[in-house]
Amino acid sequence: MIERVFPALARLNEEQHAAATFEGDQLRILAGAGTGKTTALTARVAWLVDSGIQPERIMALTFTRRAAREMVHRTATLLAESSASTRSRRRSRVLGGTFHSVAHRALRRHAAAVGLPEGFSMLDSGDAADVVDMVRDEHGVAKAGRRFPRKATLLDVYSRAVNTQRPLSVVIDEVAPWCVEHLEAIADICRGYVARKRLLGLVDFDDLLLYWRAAAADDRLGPRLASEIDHICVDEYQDVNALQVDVLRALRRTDPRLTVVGDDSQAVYGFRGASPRHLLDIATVFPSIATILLERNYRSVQPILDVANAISDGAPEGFMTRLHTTAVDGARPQLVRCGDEDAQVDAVCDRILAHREEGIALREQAVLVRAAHHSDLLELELSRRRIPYVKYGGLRFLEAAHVKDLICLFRLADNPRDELAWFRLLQLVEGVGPVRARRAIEALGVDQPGTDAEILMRWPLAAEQLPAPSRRTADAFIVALRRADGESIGAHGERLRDALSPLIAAAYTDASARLADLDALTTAAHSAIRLSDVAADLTLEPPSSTGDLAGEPAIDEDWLVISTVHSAKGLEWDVVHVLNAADGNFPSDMALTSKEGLEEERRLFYVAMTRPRRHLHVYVPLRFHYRPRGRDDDHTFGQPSRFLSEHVTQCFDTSTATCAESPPVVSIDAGIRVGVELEALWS
DNA sequence: CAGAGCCGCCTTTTT
DNA sequence: GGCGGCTCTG
Repeated sequence: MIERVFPALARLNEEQHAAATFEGDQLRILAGAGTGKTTALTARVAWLVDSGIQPERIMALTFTRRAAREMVHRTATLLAESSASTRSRRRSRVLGGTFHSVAHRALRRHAAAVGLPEGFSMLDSGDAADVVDMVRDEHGVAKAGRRFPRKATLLDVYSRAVNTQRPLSVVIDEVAPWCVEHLEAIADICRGYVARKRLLGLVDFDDLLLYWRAAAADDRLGPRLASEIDHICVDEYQDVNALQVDVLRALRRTDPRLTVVGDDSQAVYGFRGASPRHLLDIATVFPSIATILLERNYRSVQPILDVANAISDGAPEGFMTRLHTTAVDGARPQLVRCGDEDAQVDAVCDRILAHREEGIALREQAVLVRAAHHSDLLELELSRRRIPYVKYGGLRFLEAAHVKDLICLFRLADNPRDELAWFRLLQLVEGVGPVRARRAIEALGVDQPGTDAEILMRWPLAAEQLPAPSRRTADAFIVALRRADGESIGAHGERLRDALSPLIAAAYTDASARLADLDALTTAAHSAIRLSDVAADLTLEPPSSTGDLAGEPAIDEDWLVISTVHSAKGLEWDVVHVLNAADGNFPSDMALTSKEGLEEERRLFYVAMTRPRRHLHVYVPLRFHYRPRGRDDDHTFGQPSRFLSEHVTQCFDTSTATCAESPPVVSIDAGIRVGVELEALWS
């Protein structure tokens, strides 16, 4: 019996079991929140492995990093479990990750074949905006004196056009109609942006997918890539965009085997060009695909599902799935009206600690917010009460200036054409500003034909553009950039760090913490194949704190989770606190310009409501400060979220939180995690 | 020309 | 509060 070999299968219900052991080539699993999507998908991976496919020939893809991590982790656990009970199969993992990280791995192996330099530079969104801005400046649009879209807007329309595979004019009509008069100029800038990246060996997030698709569609390379994979699994398929569908189609053109899982009522990445239509209409791309529905919820007690279903009732077209469970008993969700944001913060902390007294650990509780900054006040109070927490979606390690500096050095070591990195690096030198940096880069000729080595040989010319006292420092960087014969990657990384360290030490009073960050980065270089990989990995998978980079600090420590709703998708906790359920915050007023925007907010609200297993608390502050951190007392009155209709509110017990005078400072366990304290450091 | 300092603007979600 | 763009000074 296969169940004896696979305990995982025995734990599944009938539908999940049918999905996991489906014998056909192509399967779509449509499943509501908490119905065991990932369980079914990971069980399917285990089943595929048992039926003879090697794990590393199964590709597991998702859109978000957290979902990818979850999936990779769960399949690894399951495979370890099954290999322990069967023959001693060698430990191996599925080929998994986000679309972007898997694309990156493929491109590093086949860079030359798709026309990329070996050590291409990976741009984060800030870098990409800077490249757009360079092109924008060259077009002289600012001089025209007329209002012209800013770099962020330009990058947004460019990215949307690429990801939805629709013409720029259509995208602009839809998301930035006020830019229509500049269509021609914007198109020029997009072309210039593409050309510039190509010339300098730069790759942005969207390029990862574009090049991957090109590789998969190529007559020579495509079959090779396809032949390395027996089965592709895609989780959160409602979040894929047209470009990602293209990639899948190209990878599956000879071997059809594919499993996708998704829930149209949790589609919340429209702003990235995703559309739930790809899930619902998948048969237009993969005509022979079969469908299995999962509707029984295993996560939440019925009173919580009642809220979810009531929200679904409010959607103009309703959601496809209606959730039900056999766990009919349970606490009614709590709707907590708060006088203002301070009262909200107190109410949240009090309830968190009360649940903890009941025996629900902090790590079984989460605070969810629509926008990352919504938790700012709460974080202050948590620190004051010494309640440890980890925040997902806050300030990133990568955004700290000194980290970015070393990353740029790592990028330059492999790609001397990286104009962006040069521009940043040169300005680190005292006496060098934007003008001299630009002249030096001009002298290097990063955009001239020829070999990479020739660029560094032109350095003496570039140095002439710098004031004499600056040259020594700059020269030291150039020396460090050259990798010595037979030198290891780790040793090279150390020399680059040593070149940068004195500048960091001189520039900051808190230099020791920053130098420690550089050490952590350098350590990562020791196990890398290229320094540009270290840079790219950090861009694709930024750690949420220094602690993460150095390794998990204290494993048995208990901490609360704070997360954006977007990052919380696919996850669950015993207790969930949802903050700022007020109109303008949730739904965000930024999204209210279109009907689609509002519906996406509704699905996001639905995602938030379906995260808890046992306890749901929704907080509605009615009075807001205009400026969240402002010292003044300017405030405005808000309305409860429009999603909290009469029909929905009936599913809650409503209470009003009174403003506590001065809540006692309750100190628990160990101190705050490192990431928390670092936030202040990087301000 | 670099760099300090000031003013006004904005402020979502992720790879 | 924070950032980008601007002006003023050395």
